[in-house]
Amino acid sequence: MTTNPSPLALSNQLCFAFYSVSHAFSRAYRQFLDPLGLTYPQYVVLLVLWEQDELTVKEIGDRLFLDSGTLTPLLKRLESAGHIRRARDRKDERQVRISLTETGRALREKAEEIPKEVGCVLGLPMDELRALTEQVAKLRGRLHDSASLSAKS
Amino acid sequence: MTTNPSPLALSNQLCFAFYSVSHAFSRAYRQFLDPLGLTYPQYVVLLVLWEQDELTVKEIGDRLFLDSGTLTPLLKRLESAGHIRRARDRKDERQVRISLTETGRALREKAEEIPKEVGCVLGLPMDELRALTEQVAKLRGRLHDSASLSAKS
DNA sequence: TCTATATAGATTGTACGCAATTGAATTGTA
DNA sequence: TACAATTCAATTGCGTACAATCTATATAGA
Repeated sequence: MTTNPSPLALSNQLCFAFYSVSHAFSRAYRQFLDPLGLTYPQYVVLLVLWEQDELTVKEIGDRLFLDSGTLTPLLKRLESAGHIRRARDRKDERQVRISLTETGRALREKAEEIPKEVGCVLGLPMDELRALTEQVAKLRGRLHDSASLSAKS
Repeated sequence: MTTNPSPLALSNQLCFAFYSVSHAFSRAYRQFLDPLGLTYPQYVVLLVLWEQDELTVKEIGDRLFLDSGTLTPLLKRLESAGHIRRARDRKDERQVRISLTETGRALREKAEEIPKEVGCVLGLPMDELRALTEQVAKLRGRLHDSASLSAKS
């Protein structure tokens, strides 16, 4: 599609570029995550928990833009793999608080090498990487804003 | 994650940015695709067929970086919705050739407005959009190359 | 020609994503 | 205090993604 000469609208091109690069990234991470028995979404959840433990499902969802329909089964898999624990919050029984197990915390060291390995493939200088990340995050923000606007009507 | 002050590796940041923006795009398109009864991947397949009809499943997969495991059921849904036909190629019975129906071709007009509507939300000048698209496509290329390298070993 | 290999697509099984709904717990308000 | 509205997580149902496997067909070499 990207090499197609016909006048396809640019936003289509950009959307497809993100759609396909995100799958390509997921495949690139897979070769490193498979040995750890993790999928990319599971890895991202662990990244969040390694930064801050004892988050609720909602708090994880807010950081990752995912809802309980996605997270509940994913977290159950991380739990049965022994990486996390799920427990109702005593103060507010509606919430489920997620905590890392020893195993889950230990996994961090093995996972630490992954972004470096993937980074090599990209072949972009640090500052370009940073600029690109910011630009993409800004776009995501605009899309979210417009979505919440149209949801209000 | 993007606002986290800790030294998370940049490639993780970039990967997550793509992961989340691609979902955000998919949601943005959904509000326009829902009335047409299409999902985003189905829409992309139709985009390809509107450019060039009578492609095989493999040719569609090459353009979209998808395999038959994804495409076969998706194409069956497009077929039962009346947008396409699937038929074995006479010359090579292994191949299945996909052709648009009248309905499928007619859908193009309705779909033509979508990228414009989404484009408004992005708020980026044309040339920046184009540059960003190219940069992302280049990254995807590198990821694919490294994937095929590591698959050879 | 006969057979080994390669290729195209379908199938199976697992894991997301997400809309819509449900049920339980909490909060706001009269 | 009652009770309606809200919030949180779980569940259900559908549609991707994709690895692994299978079947049918085509092609290349001996």
